[in-house]
Amino acid sequence: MIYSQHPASREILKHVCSRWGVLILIALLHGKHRFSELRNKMGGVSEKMLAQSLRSLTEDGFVLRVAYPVVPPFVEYSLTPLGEEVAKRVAALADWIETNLPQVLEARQSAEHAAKPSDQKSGPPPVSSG
Amino acid sequence: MIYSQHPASREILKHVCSRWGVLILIALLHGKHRFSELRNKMGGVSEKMLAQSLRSLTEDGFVLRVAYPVVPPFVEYSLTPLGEEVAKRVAALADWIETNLPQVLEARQSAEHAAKPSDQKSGPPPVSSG
DNA sequence: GTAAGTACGTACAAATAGGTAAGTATGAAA
DNA sequence: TTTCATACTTACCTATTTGTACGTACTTAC
Repeated sequence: MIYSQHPASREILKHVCSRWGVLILIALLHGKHRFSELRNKMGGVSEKMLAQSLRSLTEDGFVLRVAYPVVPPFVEYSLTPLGEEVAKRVAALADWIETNLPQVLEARQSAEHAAKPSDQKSGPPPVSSG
Repeated sequence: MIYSQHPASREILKHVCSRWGVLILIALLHGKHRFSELRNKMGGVSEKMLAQSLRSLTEDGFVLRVAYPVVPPFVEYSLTPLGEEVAKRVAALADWIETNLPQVLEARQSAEHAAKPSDQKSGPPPVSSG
């Protein structure tokens, strides 16, 4: 069907499939989180990347940002209805990968000593003459 | 639950969510393709990236590569059973994004003149004292 | 005055993804 | 001999992404 379609589609896919985008969506599937909670929960995010990913997802309408006028700052992030939909699909993909990780690892093992792209399979050629 | 788990999970997710990985998987959901067919179908892929993405997916056990010993070369790519599973989930995500593209675009419009991260919402603070 | 705590922004550097153009191997066709 | 076609590989370069480190605003605690 669609092999590229709207360039915006790729952009959105990038946001939700990005290194931290996936983690944010999955985390928010479990309920609202504040900035620091997300930062602590997801090991290894820099504040810069967390803020940036959060902003993309918010602009795409997937995440709702609510800031309270207190000090020190208190900001809550949650999924919008639209965001829940994508998050579920992203989570489904991520979960599948995790579940089937052993099979992929096994496939990689086999690939190590298997036929390389330069090798060729013996068998009948699909075309005899042009 | 899992916010990073195995580093290999992220790697696999990268492969299937990469710019060309998605397109390859979706294309192969419609049946086997040879290298040049994929290149022509997906506008804008460089041969380098196509080969590289194909190799990653093949190593992960998602794509089956069959090369016939003819000249000029004839190589067919198809999905393995494992590959069909991921492909379906990736396609589900991609399709959803495409379908809901108008809503995302609308959300972005609203975001343009909406509250910026520095703005704050008026309302009761969730905490009064530590 | 200084430090702490929170949610960011920003400048700079490093890493990675991606593109371009060319080369390789092979045998048939011209 | 040169050309063509296919499925790649390689070298080189650019663009995008991500990380590091520091700065900011504001108020309470010391």
